[in-house]
Amino acid sequence: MLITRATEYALLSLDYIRKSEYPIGAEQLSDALNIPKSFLAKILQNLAKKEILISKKGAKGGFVLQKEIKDVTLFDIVAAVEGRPAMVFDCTQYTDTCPNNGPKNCTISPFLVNFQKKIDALLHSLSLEDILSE
Amino acid sequence: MLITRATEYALLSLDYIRKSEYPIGAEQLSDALNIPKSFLAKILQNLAKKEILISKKGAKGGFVLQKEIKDVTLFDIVAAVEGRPAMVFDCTQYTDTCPNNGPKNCTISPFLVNFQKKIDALLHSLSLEDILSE
DNA sequence: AGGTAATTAGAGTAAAATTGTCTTAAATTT
DNA sequence: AAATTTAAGACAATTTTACTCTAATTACCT
Repeated sequence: MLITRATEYALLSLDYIRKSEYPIGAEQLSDALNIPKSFLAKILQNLAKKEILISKKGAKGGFVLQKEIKDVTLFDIVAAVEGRPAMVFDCTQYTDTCPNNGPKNCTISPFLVNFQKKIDALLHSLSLEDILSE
Repeated sequence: MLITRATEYALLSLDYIRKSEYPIGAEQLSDALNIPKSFLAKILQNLAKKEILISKKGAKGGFVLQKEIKDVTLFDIVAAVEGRPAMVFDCTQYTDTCPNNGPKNCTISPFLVNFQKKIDALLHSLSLEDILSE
């Protein structure tokens, strides 16, 4: 699975948030979208850290979009929420048990790199505006 | 991660097997590529079940390609090894906890479907021949 | 025909990633 | 000051991935 449930929640949240004039709290979002509150809070925090959302503390606080939806890419959303970009296959984390001792003499490395580039390009080319209807 | 270690092993194995005139046993492959033998055996079994490899039992047995490398697609390899095609995100397995109660009124479903189609097309368009050098 | 080299099948285990919870602290508004 | 809301971090549950083991079966080879 290229993306996780956290990213699904993020996208649904962003769609909800963008339709509101006022900040939306984590609890309100959790109720509206039926997403576990604490889990969702973590996701929103990550989006705020990566400058996709603005978070406002205190009463009447909540989350607001920091940019226009045409200026937020899927790539950035996934990277923010999952802590790293969407990966086809990350062999670098298996360096110790790699049959080829690294990508130098790996038969499939060129394919993997190429595939990854296509995914990256696609995610970079798509904005929130592109994927959200209306 | 779109694909798993099993698919990495499968691709490396297929590259090794295609270079041999004779059947390659699971143990020999395991030694040559430094892949856990029992795990590899399962992977080879799956490739055999899906008619990508021919398996020959008994002494001097092992695995041989069933088709020419130009006729084996990445799509089929991944599906065979992982038991299902490579998925961007499979929300169908979360039907009970879906915020939208299914894809009908899901905001991001069109994007997901579209993205998935691109992945499928890419994997269908690539053969073993395309990704293996020489 | 018998021995052996191999795959097949299936249950089971271990480790890692994902998903989710809880509690406490910090900030903001009223 | 009180109420509300995010922030942070540790922790627990669940699921997936990665891998193992044992026993059975099949087929080659002498």
